[in-house]
Amino acid sequence: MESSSVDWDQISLINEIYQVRELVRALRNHLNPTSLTGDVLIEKTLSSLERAIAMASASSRFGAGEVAQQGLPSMGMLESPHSLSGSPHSDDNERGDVSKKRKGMLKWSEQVNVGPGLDGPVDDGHSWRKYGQKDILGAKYPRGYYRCTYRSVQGCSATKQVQRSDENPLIFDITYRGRHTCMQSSHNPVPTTSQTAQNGEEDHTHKDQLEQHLKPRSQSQEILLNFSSSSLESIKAENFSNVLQDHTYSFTFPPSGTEIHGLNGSSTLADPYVVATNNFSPTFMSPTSGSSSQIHNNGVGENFEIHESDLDEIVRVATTSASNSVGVDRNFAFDALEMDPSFLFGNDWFSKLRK
DNA sequence: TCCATTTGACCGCA
DNA sequence: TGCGGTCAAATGGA
Repeated sequence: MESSSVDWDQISLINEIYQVRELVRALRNHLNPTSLTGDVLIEKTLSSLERAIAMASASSRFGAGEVAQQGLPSMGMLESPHSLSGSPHSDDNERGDVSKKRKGMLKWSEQVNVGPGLDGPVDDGHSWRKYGQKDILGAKYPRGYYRCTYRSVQGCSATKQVQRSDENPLIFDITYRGRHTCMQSSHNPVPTTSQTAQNGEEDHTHKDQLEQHLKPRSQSQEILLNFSSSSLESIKAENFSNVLQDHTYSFTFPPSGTEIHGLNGSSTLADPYVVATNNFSPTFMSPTSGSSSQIHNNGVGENFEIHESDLDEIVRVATTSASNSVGVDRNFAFDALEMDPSFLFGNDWFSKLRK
């Protein structure tokens, strides 16, 4: 039982690495061919990835090639629940089915430790609209319910619940449900309500928003700052198979011009949705071994650390190469990797790249 | 006027 | 039947 979960983790892990490798290769194609520095860096990145694949494969009963061939299940299953069901407001008719759907929904939680100077949970790069708040039995603080701002427009079914921890008010338990099917205006996301304080925490809402707008730093900086302040972050996919099946490959990197810094410690990309569903780096810390226990920094194995350092290097190298290389627009960063949601890693184009 | 938040009410599940 | 999740009217700010 458990071992099969582990296997899935390993398969997933290896696939992650494969995909990062392919991304790097794709990135190389975008680089100016005359950029020797960039090329060297890319090669270095690729060799790191090869090592990572080898290491991961060694610890898995699946061979690397085996895993690569298996690929992730349902990579192409990019179905928006709403796009299939019609009008966004069809929820109203489906209300009776909501809970049924919810059961099978991708769900994961995350603990975010905000710094003392921050009043609310971090901005995760998505726009959320608060639609409810509820006092939870036994909880000191009320739980806030948020849904994607674009739900009504694009039928995005993503929701999240924000619950301030009883023990440590600086820690927010954020539970995400569903996936973003919206073409998130991540290019210019607005400060979200997720940054607002919970009730009983004075009215920081507008003060925070005001501060957000006044602060000179970009949102991406905000994201990085906030996440670097996270001492506890965990991803818990309660239904791992769903996580795999729900993999969506709409790359939603931080806004244009974003500089992705080295992932330090438990830092992840800003978007927890990206974390849990996009087959990019953060999934390295994704669902563990089928148990619902949370992954803490000190709870990961050596393999993870190895990969993490590799990943760190990858991101660092990728970003520096993108920003330093002659002929590469600094704004390229990872924005250029923003892909069409219909992009499939398993498609022909991608398989060709792999060769 | 538009949009986001608040909050009481409603609904379904366990 | 209680609780969690969602709805929708009311409210307030820009």
